Amino acid sequence: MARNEAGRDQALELWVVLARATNAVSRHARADVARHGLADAEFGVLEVLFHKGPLRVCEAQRRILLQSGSTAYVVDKLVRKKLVRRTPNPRDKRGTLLVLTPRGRQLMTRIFPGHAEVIRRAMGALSKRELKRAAELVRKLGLGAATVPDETPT
Amino acid sequence: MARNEAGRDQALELWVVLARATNAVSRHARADVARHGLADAEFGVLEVLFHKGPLRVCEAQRRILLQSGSTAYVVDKLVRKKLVRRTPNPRDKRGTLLVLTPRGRQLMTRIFPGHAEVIRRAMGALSKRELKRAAELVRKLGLGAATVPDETPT
DNA sequence: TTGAGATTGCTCGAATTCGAGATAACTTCC
DNA sequence: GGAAGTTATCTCGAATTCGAGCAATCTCAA
Repeated sequence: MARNEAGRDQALELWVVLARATNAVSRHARADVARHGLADAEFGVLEVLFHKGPLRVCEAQRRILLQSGSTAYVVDKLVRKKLVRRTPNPRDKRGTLLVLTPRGRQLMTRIFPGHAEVIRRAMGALSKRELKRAAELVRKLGLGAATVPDETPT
Repeated sequence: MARNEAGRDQALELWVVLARATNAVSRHARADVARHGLADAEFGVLEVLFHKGPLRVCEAQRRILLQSGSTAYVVDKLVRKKLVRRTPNPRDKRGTLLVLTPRGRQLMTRIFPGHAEVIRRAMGALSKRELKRAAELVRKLGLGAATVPDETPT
């Protein structure tokens, strides 16, 4: 509660640089996937399917950090582009499965390595050791923030 | 170029946790300012004016990480709410100055401390020392990413 | 078995953001 | 002085995202 007069608030400080860094990196990512006619969120869905195999919509949703309405919109676009298919889930009739089409898999096989390289380059300011340490700290931060309950309204 | 087969790619790993953490914290921030009828970006503009005094639109824009069109939209809303005024800049007739109205200042005086507390709580998983270290690393990352040139298209 | 509550994924309207100009004003350099 | 380039801001249409609400399905305890 007591604010240190001198020196800025550590938490607020981190919040600012965090937002800035995420924004800066995301510009590179976005520009790269845009070269292949994909939006950020579209690439996100393709990537998770590419690496994890078929998933329910809600699982993909968790990874692209969008609300359900937006996710449906993104999946629709991928389906229209014939990169992804919706298939019924035998175990749970609610949970439609998303599956990469051969075309979608081909696309990812072709563009993912370059994309990874773009991210690596965007992160080039940090050494391997620093990347590791940063990931540890930021993961801890994120898990904590996801856990903290909403504050009681005034 | 040669990737380590075992072990995940450090840069991609950090990119994922970074996006997640930013999203998690931003949910808290958003929920808090929403309680006062403000959107994220609106609060961002008010905050920078609150702390830095009158600024040109482009300077505020840099801090809220939006494009110019979106910034104009946000400023318009604040003007309509009578929290901010646009005033001519004597030194540069292009660069309109944004100024907090008394009402805007009152609002920020009232809600900023609570907002800062929300952010602090969202970041509560990290110790003071960790916050500091994380901020150092993430700042370095962000500055680097902002500097890296766009890659040459294939 | 059944029914209350949770989960999943969708639709739909509104809000937000982008991105490409257009315009005006400033700067630089000849 | 002025042409050419840069910067600041806004407008406008399109794309994206949100968020609330709904229907179908599943879970679990009584």
